[in-house]
Amino acid sequence: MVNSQLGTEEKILEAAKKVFHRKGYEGARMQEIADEAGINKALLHYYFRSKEKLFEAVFEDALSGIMRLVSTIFFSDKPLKDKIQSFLCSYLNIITENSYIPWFIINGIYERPEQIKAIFDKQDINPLQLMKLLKSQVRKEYGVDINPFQIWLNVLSLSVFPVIAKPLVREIFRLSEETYNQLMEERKELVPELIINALKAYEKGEN
Amino acid sequence: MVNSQLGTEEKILEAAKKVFHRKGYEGARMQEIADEAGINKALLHYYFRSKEKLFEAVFEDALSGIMRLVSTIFFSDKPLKDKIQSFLCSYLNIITENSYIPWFIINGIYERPEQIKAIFDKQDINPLQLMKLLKSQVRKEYGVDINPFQIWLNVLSLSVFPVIAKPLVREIFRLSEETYNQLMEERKELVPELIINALKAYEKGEN
DNA sequence: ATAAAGTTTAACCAAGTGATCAAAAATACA
DNA sequence: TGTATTTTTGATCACTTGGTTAAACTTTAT
Repeated sequence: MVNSQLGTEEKILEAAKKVFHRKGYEGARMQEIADEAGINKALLHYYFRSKEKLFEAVFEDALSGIMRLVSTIFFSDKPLKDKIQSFLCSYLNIITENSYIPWFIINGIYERPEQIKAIFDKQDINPLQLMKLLKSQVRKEYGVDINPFQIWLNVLSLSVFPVIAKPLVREIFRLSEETYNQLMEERKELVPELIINALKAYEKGEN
Repeated sequence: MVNSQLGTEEKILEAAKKVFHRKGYEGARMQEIADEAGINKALLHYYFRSKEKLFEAVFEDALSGIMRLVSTIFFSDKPLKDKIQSFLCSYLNIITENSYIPWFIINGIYERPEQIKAIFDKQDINPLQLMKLLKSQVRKEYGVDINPFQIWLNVLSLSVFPVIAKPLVREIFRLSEETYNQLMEERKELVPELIINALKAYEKGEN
């Protein structure tokens, strides 16, 4: 149940987040959202015309959260290794409290490709700035010219996949929640080292 | 539409794969599977009692596919780098024709945790053998003692994430299908190097 | 106080869902 | 050939879904 001090609209949004994050669009039920918010189902349509619109609000919220984190960290003035370290640390910390969000975002484009594409179009995200920054920073700090897309995809893969695949990996390896979290803690150091070591190896290989 | 030469049961299974892989459990419609198989909807229940059972057959099929690939490659007698290279190459090649399977598997445990857990329990998968092998091979070839789970998670992350996040990444970076596939081709070399370079760096660090 | 506007509710609706079943069609068997 | 068995079909069921509506309640403003 959601905090009853909030206004109706906020209660709905919080409840919708809770349900959509865990169930996705198709799996979520308007009735469940209403129950979670402690209000009548018709109010969902009064404040947000349709399930689609409500979902859109929830998705945009999740998206803006991760975008803000990336921007804040990677457009700061720090060595690359520190940025990657900060990102991993912040990301994993945030995720421990909202562990379904990464799945929710990726699942979105599988469930509702057109809607999600429209959201991306509306928000005109520009990853090229980030790529440019990454490329120049790598060149400056490690003296090598590497496709920044691949570096970025590596960082994202090593950060996000272990979170998304957590339920599956835990089941296969029979790991407790605690054990898995401990392994994630280790990765806060391990992953930045992995990326940086690769860059250093390129550095030596080119000289 | 599915190959009409097959027997009814095979037609159903092929059609069910097609639909479940793309839509997941909740998104899939029995009617759509029947249409895809070119048969009457009641036959689905005649051959597979329920949607749940049909889904189970499809999931087990997908799971056994990836398990077989991993076993074949990693229990072979090759240097670690070759194994990783083989895995990436085979995996990415297989995936180009069934690009929805990785997400289907990961999504399964989000949609139907109890059922998927039961499937895993039934098939008693033993990842410890693989971990043991990995650990000893890394010690032999690089003279370092590293938690093989982390290495394995890195290989998986770098291989699987770019596939499951493909629709999202393509949208964000506005990449054509072709361009993205080209980048995946590059990764067949890039990822093994990344992992191996990290191991070499540990090797030097320990000496 | 009272009317107007905004908010909330219970009851209801049409559409779509997985599932069932009796009858028809096809096949196997004597 | 004729009968029993298996396979296939169309019709239908019970149920859930997102969404609507008219009436009731609450707040605001004069």
